Amino acid sequence: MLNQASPMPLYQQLADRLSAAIRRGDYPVGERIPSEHALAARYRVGRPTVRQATEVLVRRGALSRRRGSGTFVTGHPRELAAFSMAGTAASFRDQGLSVDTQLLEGVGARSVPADAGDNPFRGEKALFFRRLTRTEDGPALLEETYLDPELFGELRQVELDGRSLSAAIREHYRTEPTGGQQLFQVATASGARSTALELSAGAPVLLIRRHLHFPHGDSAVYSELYCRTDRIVPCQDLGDA
Amino acid sequence: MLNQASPMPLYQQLADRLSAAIRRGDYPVGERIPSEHALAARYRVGRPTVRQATEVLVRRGALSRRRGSGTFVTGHPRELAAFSMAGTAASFRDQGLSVDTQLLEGVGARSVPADAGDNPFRGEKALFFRRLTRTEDGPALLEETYLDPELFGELRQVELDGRSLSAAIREHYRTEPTGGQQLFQVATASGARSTALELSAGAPVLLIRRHLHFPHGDSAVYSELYCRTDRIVPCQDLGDA
DNA sequence: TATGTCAAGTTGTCTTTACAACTTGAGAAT
DNA sequence: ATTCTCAAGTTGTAAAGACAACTTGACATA
Repeated sequence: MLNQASPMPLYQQLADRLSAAIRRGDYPVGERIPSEHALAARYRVGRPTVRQATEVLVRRGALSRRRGSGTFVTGHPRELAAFSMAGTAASFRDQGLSVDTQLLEGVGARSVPADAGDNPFRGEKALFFRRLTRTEDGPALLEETYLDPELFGELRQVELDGRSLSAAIREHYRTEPTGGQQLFQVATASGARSTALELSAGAPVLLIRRHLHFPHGDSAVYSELYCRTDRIVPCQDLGDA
Repeated sequence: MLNQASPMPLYQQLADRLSAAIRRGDYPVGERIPSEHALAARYRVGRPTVRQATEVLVRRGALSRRRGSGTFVTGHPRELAAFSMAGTAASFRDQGLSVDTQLLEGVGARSVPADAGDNPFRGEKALFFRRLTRTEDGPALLEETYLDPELFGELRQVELDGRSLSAAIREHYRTEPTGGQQLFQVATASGARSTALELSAGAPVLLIRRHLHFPHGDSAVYSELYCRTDRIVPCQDLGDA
């Protein structure tokens, strides 16, 4: 069943299999999946390998173990790793989640209305782009980002599709954010945004407003992230070392 | 070195040892810790047990593995993030309003249902209390917190009204959270909760699920924060410094 | 019927062993 | 002096086995 010769570890392959099976509904929500012993026998691997595989899904929130009883499908939406400053796409990949980010609107100039709430570029011009992230279940995250045109003007010609904004900035400008801030609130999706997220108008979404500060300009990057938390759950690790 | 007879797993004990050693500075930031083989020999345990222990710290962000090279102590603790989880009131940006926190239900024992989603105490008993934070406009934040009864049993008699939980724990137990995680989700307020927040049933709220890890127990504190983001907006500073 | 006991099944923990993939630095070769 | 090769050390993955702790349901008993 599993490819022993593949460079992808067996436990990863198995985790993918199980994840797919859960999505297909082979293992319904709330039900028990086969025991570790049974899975080990079926896929011809050791029990530790099975545990390593289910561990991935437990951490992701898809499975839940009950000692003495079994391992169950939780039906929780998958959780995303740290919304750190590293970049949205990067934190997806790290979790092994297959998500796909697509550029809806390339980097271009835009005049920001003067009444645009928290937007640090309100009443001015800014660079703007829009990205959409999908899970297997459908669109999950709409990202609208504003950039300081004086600092990041050259990004206009940069490929952003499938790569992190932070990475692009780091490579082109050799600078990194010095800090930032995130605000979380419940908002209602407007017309264009609800369409992109396949939501009915007026449905609540999680709105994350993110300010990033750079050495040469506070709030040089501002993003609004509209998130369907039934598909993707933003997750933050709280520090200490 | 480790207590084989203890009910606490060896890998947890070892993780605590390593964590303490890092905090003490025995293993300086950026430096390598002893190899897994060396640790296994020193503590008289198998290498998988060592890996299980370091795995805890890697996930917590305290350690970082480099294949072929070693396991290293990562960057210094992010004090800011640590403090943003210290007190609820402190971590919310003051929008020019005075806030007031009131204890709705004092610390008491409670059986957590087995199907209580992400709650680490599901199917067990936990200490529980409930607080409500108000702005001038009305209730804004409902906080339901579960505590490990074995670790924090004495908090039953402690004054929590108007003071931070973290402060109470720090003073009584001389321990601090080693890390944690926050998940942000849009949820709908149920009966009792919508009443407390003066919302109509089914109105969307921001649900923050917060796990706090302590040296002697992961997820020893778990909170669900139901937030009216029209009155108060949770805010987090993004580290670096 | 109601209750208690027990056996079977399940996950939790741990050991020992083995090999693969990668990094680093020492030393040889140029 | 510079470059290359390689051995040693490190983490990554995996196996098979063992026992402990816990849950559940069947069964015997009252």
